[in-house]
Amino acid sequence: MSENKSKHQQVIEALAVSDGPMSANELWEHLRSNPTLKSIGIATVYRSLKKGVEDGELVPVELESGSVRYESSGLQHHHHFLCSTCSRAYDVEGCVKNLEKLLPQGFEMTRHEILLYGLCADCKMAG
Amino acid sequence: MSENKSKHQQVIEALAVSDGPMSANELWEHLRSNPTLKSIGIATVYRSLKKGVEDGELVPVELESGSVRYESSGLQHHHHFLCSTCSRAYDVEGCVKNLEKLLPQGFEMTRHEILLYGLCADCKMAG
DNA sequence: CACGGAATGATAATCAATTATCATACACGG
DNA sequence: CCGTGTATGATAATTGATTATCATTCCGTG
Repeated sequence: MSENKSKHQQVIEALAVSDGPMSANELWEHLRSNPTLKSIGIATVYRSLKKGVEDGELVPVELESGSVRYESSGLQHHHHFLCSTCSRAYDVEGCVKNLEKLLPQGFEMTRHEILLYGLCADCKMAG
Repeated sequence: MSENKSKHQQVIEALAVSDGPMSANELWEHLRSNPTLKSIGIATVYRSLKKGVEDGELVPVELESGSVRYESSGLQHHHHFLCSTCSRAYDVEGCVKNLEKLLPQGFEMTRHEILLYGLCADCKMAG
């Protein structure tokens, strides 16, 4: 047995320690910055994401048109912040009350997502 | 001067009276159900949406990956409900308090979006 | 060490959304 | 009615994301 982690495991783990969901491409660029993964192919990233979702380890998160991001399943309830400058998505803790008040008559709500937009700390600092 | 509305005007007006934002394709199908617009082409819909945004009459709304919806600009602050069955987006009135509490240290929020998911009244009834 | 299956990388193929093209149909001023 | 410029519809082309393909590399086993 190899003592090294498979690429697949590394994809899953990268998302486990990330501070927000990532798209296939974001993840690819992120992973390649790691010396041991310099040569990872985008196909492997897509394959791992697909398998991760099938295995229930990952959850797809759709925050925008154009790309699907992924995060570890089993994170506690949280929401997201989308930086208008760097386009990164960050997890934000907590929630708010009284969302049911918004629900129109006759509608049934099964879940919700709160999206905050603006500048992340890094971009604000850099700005 | 023709007493008839141009296709462009009709696209803008359809969104003005809609109960939620629509994608180019949704709008196209919706408009074609109107006898006077049976033959409208999808290109005209895209052109009108583009021009509407340029003119400031419309605003693009991204609620999912895969498609951009549009709504009239100047609507009062509101949020959206996305039906998991029919995929339609509906406007929902109102908002909630304490969203700032969610903001991580050092981040700056310029706007927010609340998305409710579930069954719309029609689909719930039909279901 | 040879073999067979799984993992991987490069890249071609696919798919949906959107944009570009182009010939036609209109609308209006002369 | 004629010419000109805009609006429109059909459809080809483009784009970005994702998936499929295929040859190669890995790994553990016999």
